[in-house]
Amino acid sequence: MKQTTYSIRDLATEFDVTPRSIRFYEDRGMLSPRRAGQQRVFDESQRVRLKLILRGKRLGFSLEECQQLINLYDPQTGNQVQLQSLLAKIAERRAQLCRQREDIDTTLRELDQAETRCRASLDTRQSNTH
Amino acid sequence: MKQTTYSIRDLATEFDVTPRSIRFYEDRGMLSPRRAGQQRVFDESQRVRLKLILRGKRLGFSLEECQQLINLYDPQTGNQVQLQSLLAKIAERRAQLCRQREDIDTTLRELDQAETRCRASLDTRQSNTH
DNA sequence: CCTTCCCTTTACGTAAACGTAAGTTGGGTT
DNA sequence: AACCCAACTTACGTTTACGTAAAGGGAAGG
Repeated sequence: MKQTTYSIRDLATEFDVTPRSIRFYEDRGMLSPRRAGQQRVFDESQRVRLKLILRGKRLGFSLEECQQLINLYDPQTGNQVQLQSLLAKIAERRAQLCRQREDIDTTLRELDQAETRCRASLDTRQSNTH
Repeated sequence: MKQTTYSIRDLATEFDVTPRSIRFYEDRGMLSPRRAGQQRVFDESQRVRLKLILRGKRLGFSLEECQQLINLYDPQTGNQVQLQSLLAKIAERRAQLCRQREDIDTTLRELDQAETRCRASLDTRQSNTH
């Protein structure tokens, strides 16, 4: 079994973030790498967590919300009430994400129109200056 | 022609933001409502601008980026170079938005899986406790 | 052994996006 | 006229998400 591990620099480079950010996420309890002496050692699961954090960030979630999103993925064996509220949170997130998709689609359409106008303007200039 | 106008409270209520935020956007030059004495008076175009700002925010853009996005929509009659760079910016935004869409789709799929596991856990409990 | 790196911790600094309090103004009501 | 309410300005406070400087540890190379 090959135990792939990563240094803080490895992950920082791979995901294009600063080591400072990664340490900050650890401070917040969002990551918990092993240690080799003082040095942080990240395994694959920690790498995935970081990946999820950054994906959440790209979607405009705060770190707090990213945390919640990630928590949805490992079903901490809670009681029924917790599972029910978990389902509710999932539904909520889903609604939020669907809304974002619509926002994106709307924006993409508007960008299309903007590009069309832009190209039209370029064409006009070309035929005028010639 | 009916000239619909809005007070700051109207817009704040409609979009569920505070008047403070709206004033802040004006301070940043993102909105420029008319004035009736001291009072701000927003017309439809200003309302749309606010809408665009908030949509940008939902997508995780900074106000700076929201500004840029909105600027893409009114083609300031610039020269060819400006239009070219505008097209480049549009392409860039489009790429970013497409990436976000993929992020969302991925996250939605993972939420599906989380929900499935969650329901399975609930089912197990039900048949066990009975 | 000395220098060079990269890692580490600690701690103060900062930009963005408002929140909030304090005091003012102006229009409508009783 | 007195009062209320909402909007206004000014200005300082706050939270989030890091940036950055300072000071030190350890291993690798010359």
